[in-house]
Amino acid sequence: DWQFHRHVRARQNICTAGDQLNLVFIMCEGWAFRFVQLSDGRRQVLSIVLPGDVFTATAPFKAKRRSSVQAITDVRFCGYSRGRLKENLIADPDVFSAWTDILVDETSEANHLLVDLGCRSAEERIAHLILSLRRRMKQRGMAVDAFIPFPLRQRLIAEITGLTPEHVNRFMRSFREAGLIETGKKSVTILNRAEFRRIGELRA
Amino acid sequence: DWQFHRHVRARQNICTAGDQLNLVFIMCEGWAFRFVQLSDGRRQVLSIVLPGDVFTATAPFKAKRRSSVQAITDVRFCGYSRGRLKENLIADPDVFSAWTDILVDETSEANHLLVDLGCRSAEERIAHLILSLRRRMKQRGMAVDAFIPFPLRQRLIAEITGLTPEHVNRFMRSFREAGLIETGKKSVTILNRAEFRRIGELRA
DNA sequence: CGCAGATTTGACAGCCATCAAGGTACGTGG
DNA sequence: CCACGTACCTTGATGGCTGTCAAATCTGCG
Repeated sequence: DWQFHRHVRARQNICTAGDQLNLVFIMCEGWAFRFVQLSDGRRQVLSIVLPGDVFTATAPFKAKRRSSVQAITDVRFCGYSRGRLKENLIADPDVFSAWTDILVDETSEANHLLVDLGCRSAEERIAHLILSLRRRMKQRGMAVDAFIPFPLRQRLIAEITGLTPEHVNRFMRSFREAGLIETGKKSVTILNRAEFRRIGELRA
Repeated sequence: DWQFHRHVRARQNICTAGDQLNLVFIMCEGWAFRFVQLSDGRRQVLSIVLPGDVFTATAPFKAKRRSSVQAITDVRFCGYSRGRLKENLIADPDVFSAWTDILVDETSEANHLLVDLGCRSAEERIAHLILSLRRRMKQRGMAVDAFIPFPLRQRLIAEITGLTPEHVNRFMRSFREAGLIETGKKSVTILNRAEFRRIGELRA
């Protein structure tokens, strides 16, 4: 059939670089991340996939995946076949417009991350990551004010920001000790929003 | 009219972040770069635009530019209006497919750069930049073997790789002293391809 | 309980940034 | 043709941010 649901457990790959994939996915529940795996074991995380996000959006037009997607938590997502989506893209201007929006957003997020990695310090990158995830969750109605569900391991934060896990740890501690944030079981609470934003918010 | 040519001199902006822009451009002659300008004067270069490249490809669907484009050399490019392009995208499957290829390539290049900035050392980033520009020029029939037209200033290399101009200079020198490359007036020649690729080629 | 993985912490090293100074190339105007 | 200024390239000294290595503690889970 042209549409289906699937479950994947935490730490399992949803799709892998090198695969031929004719499916577009929408995350329904849970978090995942898209990444590139290098031969020496290092990884670069390209983006975090939140519920409501479309991923592998380019699959209808370039089946060969150049990045992998792995579940952070247990996830549930919906898959659409390539052929059906392409038909809809041509036939329905609304679908077409929605799909282009997705591609544009994806490149926009990638550009933000590029600025982070190229221009900003470790402290700024980490704070910015937390704030940008908060913003995205708020857009989806998932974040209530200061408290943020946050299932990312420090290793993953390191692989997004291009730092080492130890260094991420040091700054998370310094944020806590400065009274900027509080960390709980898979959650973060922003205590001093003004100051935290001063550090992490990108002023173009 | 829906199509036109334009000339811009070196160091002039072709378009600027914040602008509303309903045009898609194709570079006909010369080099340019797409970048984000931060308020403190730092810049992050997102991509280099070579002859034959389409840029501001997302303009038909999100007019507001989030990055600027500036000419490196004197350039000549062609502009297409938003409305006309959107019509063609819907009407002509070949145009549609070409356009999606462009978006896919653009995100792919952005991802490569993310891996560079997140995972790799200064030496590796600089070598990789030169090699990737060589590859792109060869695809366009512009690079003859080892000799590469190369109008990038060291400051620009620094702004792509997230380094300082001084540091770029040190590694360019070390490449020269190791007999890996030769630099001329706005050109680079790769003398020891095997070794240079060992440093700069990304082994996923 | 025992194990594997994650977090935390410290000591130390190294890569890269910063600052400073001088040299070089190129365009401009006299 | 030459003087001159600006931007770029080059080089050195120094410092700091971040990585590496190591070990202890904590956590979740079987």
